[in-house]
Amino acid sequence: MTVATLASEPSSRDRILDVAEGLFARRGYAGVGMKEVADGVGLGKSSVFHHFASKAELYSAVCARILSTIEDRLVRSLAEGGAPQVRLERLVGELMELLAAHPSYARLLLRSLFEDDDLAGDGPEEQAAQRAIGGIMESMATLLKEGMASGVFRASSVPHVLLLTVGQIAFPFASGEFGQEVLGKDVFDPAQVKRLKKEALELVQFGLVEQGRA
Amino acid sequence: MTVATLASEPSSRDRILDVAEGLFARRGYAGVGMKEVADGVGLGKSSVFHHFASKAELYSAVCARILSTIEDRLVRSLAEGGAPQVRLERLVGELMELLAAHPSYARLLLRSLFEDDDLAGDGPEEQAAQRAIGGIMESMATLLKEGMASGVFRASSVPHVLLLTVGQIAFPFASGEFGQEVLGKDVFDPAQVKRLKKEALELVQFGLVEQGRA
DNA sequence: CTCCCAACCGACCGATCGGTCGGATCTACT
DNA sequence: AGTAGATCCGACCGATCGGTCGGTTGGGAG
Repeated sequence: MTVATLASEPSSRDRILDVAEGLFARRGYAGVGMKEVADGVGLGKSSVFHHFASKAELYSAVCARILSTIEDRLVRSLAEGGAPQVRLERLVGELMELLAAHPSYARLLLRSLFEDDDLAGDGPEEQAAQRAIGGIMESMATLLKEGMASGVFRASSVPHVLLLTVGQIAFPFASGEFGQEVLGKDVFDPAQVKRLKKEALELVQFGLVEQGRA
Repeated sequence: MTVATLASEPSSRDRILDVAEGLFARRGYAGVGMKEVADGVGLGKSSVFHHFASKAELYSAVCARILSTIEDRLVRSLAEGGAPQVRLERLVGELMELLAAHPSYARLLLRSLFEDDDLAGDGPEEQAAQRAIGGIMESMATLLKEGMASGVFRASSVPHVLLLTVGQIAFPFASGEFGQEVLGKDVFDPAQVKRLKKEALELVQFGLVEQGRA
């Protein structure tokens, strides 16, 4: 175990995670070679295997780190309290800001959902990741249920709305060149992020049609 | 050139496309080997290379076939006419039904957007795919603009809303096991599709909050 | 000084990758 | 019968894959 790593330059392990995160996001699990990761960090391939026993373990560690970051931010946001609508808007806003601040996040996470084997392993990292994702979905579901119970949200199927909304929030930041083409500007440009947030919040509040009620 | 393929069993080329579509959707471009495709069809690897010059060309052909199918359905839907709100609802409904009827579509297309090199080639298939995707986005953007101009849709930024909405519609059908876990049932089960459609349409109409207007 | 151990490396392993090549088989047309 | 073209195959190619192994550093503890 390393002594403390006192706020100075990051350890090799962290630098490996950083490089792997970017590569996995851009090319997917199968598209990245351990040699590539090692070169990106400036180490030999066997040195990477010294820190992570296998490619799958490295991938799990990358996912787990992202998911725990998101979960932290999310529970902190929800803990601030307020009416359901306030909490929802804060949550959506902060989630989008987080995804915008880390361009790898949305892409990597959506990609990981698409792997059919998923995080099928049973290592501690996989378990941590599963727990984090469970916590994230659970707390969002609870918020929606509360809002519906108190009548401030339309009555609807929580799981279905959850699935739809997750896609709405995460997709733009994972869409890469496609998103850039649609917007005409970089999706991660602060002005675009701000606009995306505004439109998403209004979509949640009003929908697309002027003056609700059929 | 084959004579006619008169509605009987599909040609080897089509069977290769079918198998490759499923595999690329489940494991991504880099995660699929040509041997795997060949085995799935029941051919030798070199026979697959007889029909498609390279793996990249096969991938492009798969994408192009899907995109042209979607574009066809979409322009036919829009051509039926009606008020903007009617056209929008019909479009969203048909799009979701199409994605639901072909479980590979959403996953493969979202995955293809995540590849950083995208469909960078300049073969005829790539061009057809690019044209199809352009047509799809263009026609949806036009519909939104018309609705806003006539006041039935809230005034908002068309490109941003487009990006958000595409994610909302496509993600559930790409989310695989994750979606199944959230819903508790298979995403492609007809009852779930119906519910997903209903919730998506209501989200578009009313948003999440009861009785619009802040 | 010695011993230890984490960190690191180059060389190597069997397997698989995308792709090529020469030839076999079949059908259709002359 | 002869031939052209489409389809298919087994064997093979160099490169790269994830992963292993033996060994070399270098700093901290005894």
